Amino acid sequence: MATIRDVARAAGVSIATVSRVYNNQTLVNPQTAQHILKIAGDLDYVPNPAARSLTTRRTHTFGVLLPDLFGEFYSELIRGIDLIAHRNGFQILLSSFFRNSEDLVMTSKAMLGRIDGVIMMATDERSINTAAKVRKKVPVVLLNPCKMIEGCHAVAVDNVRGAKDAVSHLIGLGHRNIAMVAGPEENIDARDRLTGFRQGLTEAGLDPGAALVVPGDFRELAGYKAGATILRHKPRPTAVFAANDGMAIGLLASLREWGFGVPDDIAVVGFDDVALAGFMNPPLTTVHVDASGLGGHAVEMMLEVLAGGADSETRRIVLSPSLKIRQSCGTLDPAQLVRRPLMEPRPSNRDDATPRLQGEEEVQP
Amino acid sequence: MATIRDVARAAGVSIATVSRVYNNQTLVNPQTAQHILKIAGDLDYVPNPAARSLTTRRTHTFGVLLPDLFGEFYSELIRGIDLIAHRNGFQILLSSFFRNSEDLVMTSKAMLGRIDGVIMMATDERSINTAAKVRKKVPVVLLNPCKMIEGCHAVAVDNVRGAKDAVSHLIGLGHRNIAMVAGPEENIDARDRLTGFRQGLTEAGLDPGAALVVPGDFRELAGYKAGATILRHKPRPTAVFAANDGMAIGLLASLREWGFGVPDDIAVVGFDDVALAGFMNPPLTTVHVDASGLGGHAVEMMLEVLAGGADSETRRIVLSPSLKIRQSCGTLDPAQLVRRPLMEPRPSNRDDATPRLQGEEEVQP
DNA sequence: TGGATTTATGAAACCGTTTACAGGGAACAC
DNA sequence: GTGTTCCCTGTAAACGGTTTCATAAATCCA
Repeated sequence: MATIRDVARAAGVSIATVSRVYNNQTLVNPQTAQHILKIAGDLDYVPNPAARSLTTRRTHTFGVLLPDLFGEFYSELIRGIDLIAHRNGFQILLSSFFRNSEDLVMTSKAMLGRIDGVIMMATDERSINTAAKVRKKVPVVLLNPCKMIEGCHAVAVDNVRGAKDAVSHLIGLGHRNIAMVAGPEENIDARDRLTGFRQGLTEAGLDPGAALVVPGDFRELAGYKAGATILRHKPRPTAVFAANDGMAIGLLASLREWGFGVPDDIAVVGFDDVALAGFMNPPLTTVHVDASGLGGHAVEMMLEVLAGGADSETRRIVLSPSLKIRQSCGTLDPAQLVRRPLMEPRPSNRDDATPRLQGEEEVQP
Repeated sequence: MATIRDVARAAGVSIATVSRVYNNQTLVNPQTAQHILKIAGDLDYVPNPAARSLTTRRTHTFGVLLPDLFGEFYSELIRGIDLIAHRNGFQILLSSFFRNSEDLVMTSKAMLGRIDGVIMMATDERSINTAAKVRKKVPVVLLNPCKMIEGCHAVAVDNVRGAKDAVSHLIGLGHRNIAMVAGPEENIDARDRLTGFRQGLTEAGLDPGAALVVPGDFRELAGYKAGATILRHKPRPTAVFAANDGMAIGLLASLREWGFGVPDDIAVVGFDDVALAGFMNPPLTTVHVDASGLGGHAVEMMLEVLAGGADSETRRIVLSPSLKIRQSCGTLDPAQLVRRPLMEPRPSNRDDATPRLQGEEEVQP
């Protein structure tokens, strides 16, 4: 590997001049610069980033810490981050901490010194604490934080609002008995969506305490399993709000197997608007979240912080999700819904199929 | 930020001793080590990675270069990489080069010096050339390379085999007129799947030249649009093989809108086996690819190379995908398929709906 | 008891940059 | 011709570690 010295020697100049060519073009005679660049090209010289950041204390890299990594949502998020970051000459150091808590601390420590800042999705209490620690060393931009930290900017999706909109829409269609498939309890997105769900009910004068809430974990299978629970519940809900699209899609599959039509028998609404949502059967009504924009905004904020120093006060951008009405929520008055008996599901060769309900003849609302 | 000197001073030892504590515990008296670690903890000292890698020439990081970043497949891939990397104390520097070609070169240059190696998905000619250049500087492990490069290990999915299996299965069910929705031409995965498709036909004595191949780009919408083309083709295919699940799912939606039943009117098979595949209507028969394992294997290879030096010869792991038979491929003899006329699609509020076919009365095979 | 060996530590060179400071020469004003 | 500027370039000191080599103290063995 050629070093700055090799280039300097070959070009017959000092290393300082070579360095200047790469940092402050204006300070060096255009002809000399040209010459040096030529030599450097021939030698395949690339300034050593480690040496560089040792003196400048800048790495042109930031860390991205995600609680998990699956499904379309995270692809999109990372895509948005990557796009804006590279457009500005930054690299991203990625890590997801789907392991234990010390792991997260370890990882963030390992990142320190390699990065100029951290973009972190801190959706639970533990990770917020870690974020606060990290903040002492480098700038931090939070994604959907479960609470704000002094000196951290944040960009968040208004989950409460999104969920409320979804529920309100269902109520507007005439639904009074709406169930929810919730996400992981410790996850703030999940909690906020549940809150929004309840607020929506309350605002319409319905009792949120009476509504069925089935726990879930954001995976398709959880939604699939929730189907049976929901259908057995009495009175049977006429609509279901799932905390994300994955679970909504799992739910759709389950309802279908039980012989229930969506939206004719039961309306379903999801959250996220993954690319596949519009291609479901029926096309899934869902709350559109601009995942890529979420990441992009975070990067822009980080760049601002890095450029402007610490003078700007803590800022928070809230992205408003928008309800994307497709067909799974229906347009019918649920009073007209066909009341059909609960039948055995059609046979399925789904590998991870849940145990079937046994000896259940008929379930009527 | 505390430096090694601060720790040394506070502990009353030389910096060499402190350094040794972090690198070669055995070389230093246990008591002294204990003491130093304590002081270091109090001072919140973390060795500066830049300085460290300046002398050691190791970064404990590797670059991951992906051609694109969307959908479940890439999430899973990155997840696999991340998991194994962190388990071995490595960080990952991520970049996708969905932009132009120089961009890729620039990015890989920017990575040089920050990484010990590169894991790169080089699915087209251009990126292979870049990979070859990168190889001159650091070890490279290729993911699904369109061709091998001297001195690069690789881990690949046997796309040809997977596609052939899918087609053979369809043929085994009695299908003789099978169409394909292909992926991007320059993409090797897409090309191999097409090759496998043709091989499967050839082996069964069918003419691959006669088969309808609709171009696509791996996105859902491409599959959706392909639906109309396929239905209009005469004789109308009784089965379709899509080069990935996204397109298969788009196709499913399109067929449904045109009033065609899957698998009763047309059988559909996808590729990838994304988490959602099993929850489609009907559950999607697809070729299962272990995306996370693909990434994990690549990391393990990289670690081996990094540990063992360049002594080991070029090695290539080929992962065999397996056909996951669900319901979209059906089990019927297609001779029994109902021949129904092509109707106007049901109204859809899909935002990005393609223009409808005009003035077409009926399409019979 | 003394030389050989082992163990624990320190001194200093080095990794490849950036940058403050200094200096040389040309252009300009007087 | 001298003093100022301005422009360009070089010298050398950081930056924060690792590692070779040297050395002092402790242990071993005869």
